[in-house]
Amino acid sequence: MKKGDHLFLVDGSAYIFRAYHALPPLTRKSDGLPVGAVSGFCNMLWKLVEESRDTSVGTIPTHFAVIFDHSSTTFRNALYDQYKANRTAPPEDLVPQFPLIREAVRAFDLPCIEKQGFEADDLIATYTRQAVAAGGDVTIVSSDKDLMQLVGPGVILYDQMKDKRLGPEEVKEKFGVYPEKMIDLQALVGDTSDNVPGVPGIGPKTAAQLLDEYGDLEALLERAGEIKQAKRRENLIQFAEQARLSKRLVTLDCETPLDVALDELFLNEPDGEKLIAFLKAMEFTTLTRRVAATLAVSASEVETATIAVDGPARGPDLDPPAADGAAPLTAANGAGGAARLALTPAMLVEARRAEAAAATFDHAAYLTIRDEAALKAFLAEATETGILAFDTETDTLSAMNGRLVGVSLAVAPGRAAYVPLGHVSPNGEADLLSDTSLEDEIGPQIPLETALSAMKPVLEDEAILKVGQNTKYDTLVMLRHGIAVAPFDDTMLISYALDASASLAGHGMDELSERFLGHKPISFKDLCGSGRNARPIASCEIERVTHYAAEDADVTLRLWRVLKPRLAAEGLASVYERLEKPLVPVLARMERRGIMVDRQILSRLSGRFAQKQGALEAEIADLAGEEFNPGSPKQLGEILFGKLGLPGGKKTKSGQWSTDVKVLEDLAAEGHALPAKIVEWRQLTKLKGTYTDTLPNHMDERGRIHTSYSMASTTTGRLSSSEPNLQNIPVRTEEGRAIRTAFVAPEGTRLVSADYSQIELRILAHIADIPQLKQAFREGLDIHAMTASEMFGLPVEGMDPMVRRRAKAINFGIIYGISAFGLANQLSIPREEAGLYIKRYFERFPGIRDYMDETKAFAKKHGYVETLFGRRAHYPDISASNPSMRAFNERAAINAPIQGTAADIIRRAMIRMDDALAKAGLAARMLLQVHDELVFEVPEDEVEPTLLLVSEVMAEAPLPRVDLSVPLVVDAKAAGNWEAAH
DNA sequence: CGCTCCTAACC
DNA sequence: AGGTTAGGAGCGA
Repeated sequence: MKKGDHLFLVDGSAYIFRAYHALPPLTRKSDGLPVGAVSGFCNMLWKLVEESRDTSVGTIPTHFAVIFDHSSTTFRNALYDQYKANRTAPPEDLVPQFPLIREAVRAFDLPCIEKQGFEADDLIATYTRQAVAAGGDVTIVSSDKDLMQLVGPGVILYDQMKDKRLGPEEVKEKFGVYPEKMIDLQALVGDTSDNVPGVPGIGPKTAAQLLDEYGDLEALLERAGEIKQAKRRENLIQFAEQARLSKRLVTLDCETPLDVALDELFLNEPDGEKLIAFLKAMEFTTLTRRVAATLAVSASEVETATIAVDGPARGPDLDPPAADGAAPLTAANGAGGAARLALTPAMLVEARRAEAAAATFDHAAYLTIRDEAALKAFLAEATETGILAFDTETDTLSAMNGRLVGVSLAVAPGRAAYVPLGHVSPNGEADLLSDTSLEDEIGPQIPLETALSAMKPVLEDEAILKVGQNTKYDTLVMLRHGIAVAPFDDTMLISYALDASASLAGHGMDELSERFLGHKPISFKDLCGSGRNARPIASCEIERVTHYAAEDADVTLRLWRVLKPRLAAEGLASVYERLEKPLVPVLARMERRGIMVDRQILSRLSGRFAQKQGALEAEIADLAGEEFNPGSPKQLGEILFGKLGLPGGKKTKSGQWSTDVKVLEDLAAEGHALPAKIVEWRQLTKLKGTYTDTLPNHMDERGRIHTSYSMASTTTGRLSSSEPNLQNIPVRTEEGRAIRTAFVAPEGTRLVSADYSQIELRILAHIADIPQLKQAFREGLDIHAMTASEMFGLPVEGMDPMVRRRAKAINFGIIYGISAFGLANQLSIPREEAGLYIKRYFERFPGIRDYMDETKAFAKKHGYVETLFGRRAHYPDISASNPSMRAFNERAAINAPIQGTAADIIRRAMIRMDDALAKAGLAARMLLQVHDELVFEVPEDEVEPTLLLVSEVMAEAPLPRVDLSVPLVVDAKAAGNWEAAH
């Protein structure tokens, strides 16, 4: 080893576990030997070898070794008997793969290094030190933080999976300290997976900050008494020895005696024949092909190696299939007969409930459809039954980007099928296979276009009802493939219309199935894993996907049979038919369009925010007299109320100091400088972190952002928006509003924003029938000023803004089901004073109190409340014996009809909008909904008529079902960006 | 990595 | 104080 040489050290043990978890667990050789981890390991190693042969990258290794852990007991156990004591044994099917993996390394002609009593990390440390001493460079292939302490001049860590190289700066960025201090940081933080204790209550952030301040661990422990935060100081004193022990545990030994000298790690040109012989023996066909191509060896001429394995290899688990003789349920058995006897909606509901209770599921009966003829035959059954449950499987969870992997169909209970369309090799290398070999591997699939043309006439057939669960998702996917699914029913929305409050547990299919069918379907997690072990559905075994996906269609169809009749029986058919179902295609179109965002504006704002943030951090540290993380409420609370001893400390539920805006602003109002700076810092951090930094990640190639609306996640009928949430884009502060300027109209168009003015107060005035409020709205007065005038007997002319502000807070409080506690908190006044305001309000507007009492009584009697359009919100806990729980439910029940009626009104407007625009010959496109606001993209030359039409549709949305006794006023404006249009 | 807590953005 | 979604800190497996 000499200057200019480059040593690659592969952390083999970590590699094994990554390979094992990255791949499907069931990969086996034809003789039943589990080889998933071997396969993953070889793929990763080959990729690394290939990369390191690529001269364009510039780090060509001259030396190379793969290092493994050898035994579980090391010198560290002598220091601390609990070291790695909580490690669990490796998975059963991984154990026989260890010797094979060592064999693989030898097949690659690479040194395979391990040593009794030492961890791989220590060997890596020793080779690294020697290589650096000899003037060479080192790349450690690992992402283990335990190895970061080795990073330094000439030494980097390479995370192959993420293709990231970590030098000192990257370590600093990741952990807040340079590599030299990593050991001290680890000693403080500890490591639960290795059972290194560290110091309680100290996480990476705090540790980095302490080390920054005190220099190193020893200095910190010696001066621990100076630390201001009591708990932290005590912990550092009490656990000082534990920290020192932890340090010894995490410090790598770079003096390990080596059996193989550094110079012996010299890298040879791989022996193609040896490697291919091994790969063929393991039946890694794809990798064999790739290696053969790269090394210019003819794979067919190489003989398969005989692999001697020094360990027991488990045979395949071939349990005989269960033969319980359960017949698949069909529409004919039981259900049909019962339905024919149902003379009333209630009887039908009961019959279907009984049918569901008796349902059994037979996964083996589900079909996998792999050719066009079978697909057409199955679809023909739908023509007979008139109903088709369908569900799409895609490779990401977003309907906008997901690629179609398969479609499942059901035509009657138990009669379901899965149509694979975009499956790939379970080994994840399908892109390198030709179509024919993919077919050899996973079986035939109908070409996507063929399947789509076969399904299109059925999915669009007016005589066949398509049933889905969250159909917005599936219709959006199909819309992207040129199919407009109609007519349809949606079991999620039926469930939501029946009882929206279940949205807490969710209207997801799995929950509905358990609730209404008493059946727990195969979960997506069961099929594809989760977290680190998650893999795309497209590379799951097709037979298993059939069980999962066909079951989904089957469950959906059965749920529909149970739930649909309940709509009529419970008087909720019109809510579902008029407020839920028609909104589905409207939202699908809005999501698909997306809104244009100017990346440059966001990036400029990010820069500006970062600058201000930096300056504020300096001031904050200065005012606090120490460095701390202003983003940690825990640390902040200790500084404000502990160290500085400021008054007005409130505690949160869990006993921590509360530091929310309210608290900080109250402190700032008393002239304290630090809280004011924190408020400012928090605001900037929020704007930057949640908006200007993040929104660009959601932009598509055309510069548009597509949110996803949820129709079933609120208890009141409102929509919600996520990924990203475009219903909480800042508007309150000037800096926040700047973010809205990034939402723009493309060339030749304008954005129109139209919002309802005071819609909830208007609804309250109508429902509670308050003469003064209704009169004020009819006359177009300032409603809050009028309220203040009414309450305090003051003229509206020349009113003190503070008085109006109070009245406004009360008006909002009323909508929220007011409490003296809440109003006092909102206005920062004593609770007694707030109570007096409320009393006065009720004296002047007695109808409000009546409305509240009647609503509570109704909710207690029925368990739910209703909007003006018949939507129900359920409050089963409204009679709870716990007073605060009861009061909470009462307030929610008072609010729900108001908020829910507003939600219904804008839904009606949205449902009518596209038709109204089309009829008027206007090209405007609805893009966003923000509860009481709609945003459109409008051709420049159609702005005027569009403003008029949009306002009219919105204002008349309650008609003809409800004729409000107050006018609905809509403010609409056009501009080049959302900020200016709002 | 997943969960809870706290905070903050919106209507 | 009614209805949401999202991000960071801290903790524990």
